[in-house]
Amino acid sequence: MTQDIRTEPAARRPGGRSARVRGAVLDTTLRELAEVGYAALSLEAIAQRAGVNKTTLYRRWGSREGLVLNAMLERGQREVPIPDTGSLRGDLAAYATEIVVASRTPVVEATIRTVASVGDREPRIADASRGFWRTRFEFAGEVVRRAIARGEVPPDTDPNLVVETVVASVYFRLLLSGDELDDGYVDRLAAFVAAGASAAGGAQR
Amino acid sequence: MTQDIRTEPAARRPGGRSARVRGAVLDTTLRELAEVGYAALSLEAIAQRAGVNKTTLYRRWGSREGLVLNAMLERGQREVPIPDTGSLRGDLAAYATEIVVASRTPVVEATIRTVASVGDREPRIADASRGFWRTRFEFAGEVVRRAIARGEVPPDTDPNLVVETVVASVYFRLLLSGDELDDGYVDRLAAFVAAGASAAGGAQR
DNA sequence: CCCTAAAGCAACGGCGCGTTGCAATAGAGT
DNA sequence: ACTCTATTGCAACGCGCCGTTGCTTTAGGG
Repeated sequence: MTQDIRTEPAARRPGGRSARVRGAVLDTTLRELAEVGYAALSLEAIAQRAGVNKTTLYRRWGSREGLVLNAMLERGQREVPIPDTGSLRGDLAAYATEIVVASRTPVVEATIRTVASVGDREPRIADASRGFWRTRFEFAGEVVRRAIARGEVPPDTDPNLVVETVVASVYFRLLLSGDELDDGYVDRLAAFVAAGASAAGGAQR
Repeated sequence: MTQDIRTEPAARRPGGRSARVRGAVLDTTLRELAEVGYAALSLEAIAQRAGVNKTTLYRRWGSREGLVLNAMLERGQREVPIPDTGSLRGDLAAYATEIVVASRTPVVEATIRTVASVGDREPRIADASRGFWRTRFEFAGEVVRRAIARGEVPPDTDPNLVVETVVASVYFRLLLSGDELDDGYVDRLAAFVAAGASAAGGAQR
């Protein structure tokens, strides 16, 4: 979401009705996505619920994918705070918990599932997701850099790998295995990954 | 896929036409799923390509979800061989590579994406996926048990956690971040997780 | 060689798709 | 206040797929 993915004509009349329509449509799109899922998403239903004509959707966003992408970009800027508990293990556990909580929000969950389902055939959506995770990992890498500064893990530790491993495990359970995402698991996961970082630095070659 | 998820009337005439129809439909379903994705899946198209009447699909499988589920169950029995390289790190790298290769098969990738996209609103599909991963992890845990036997990792190491962490990372890149899944990454991942197991045993408490 | 389970066939109303031509409206610039 | 034009609304279109129904045909198990 850092790079400028132009998917919508620049607003020449940014104020007033256009902006209202835009906001209503994007909000409604995410709500519908959360309620019925991407496979059953109906542009007619979105238009109706948003109090907008169907024609407007096609004229402004071109296609279902364009609309969904813009809705996700608009409302997907959620920043997740970087914890600072004093230990890598604690930070990873706290961060994982934040991810779990966020991923249980219907809109967030629907967004993730949509990306997973169309990531191979909608390059613009895949690109947006890639950018999103890239920046998110850059921020979250802070917990590893602090651990390095504390001497808790080797200086050649790869922050990305550490954070990615934690995040990946959470989403695997959410999307595929369906196993529980309780505090017990989060703690064990954080301990395990933190131990790996201490031992290997995540940059073994 | 171990437990008996009955989603289809028991075949009273298992030989001959019924079996042929069944096979053709399930094959075609997965092919279509791979080509157009779950969101655009058309039962009419499946029937036509399979040389079967549309009515048959609804009478036998009831709904789109039932059909997709059975297709996945039927053809999803893929066994992944458990590597034995002599070291946990080597085994995990080999296993991860197998997963990467398998996940690039169009049918397998389509299946995974389908599960991820409807896992929250199709309990039968979610259950099947859960069972699939449970048994797969049980088998793959062998690499960890051997590492324990070799004294490479602590005896209280949790085999599931170790294997799951590796698998999860692969699927995260495939489904969400889109980052590369080359040998370099697989090696770093395997080294990192193996180091975590050596240090923590994955069962910290 | 039967006879019945299973598959084929034809048609149904309904709905969402994506597009089109034209009318209404609202907001930005003067 | 007044344009004037970008934007939205509106109505209607053909199309394809949905999921179902009643009936006929067929094939394979006994």
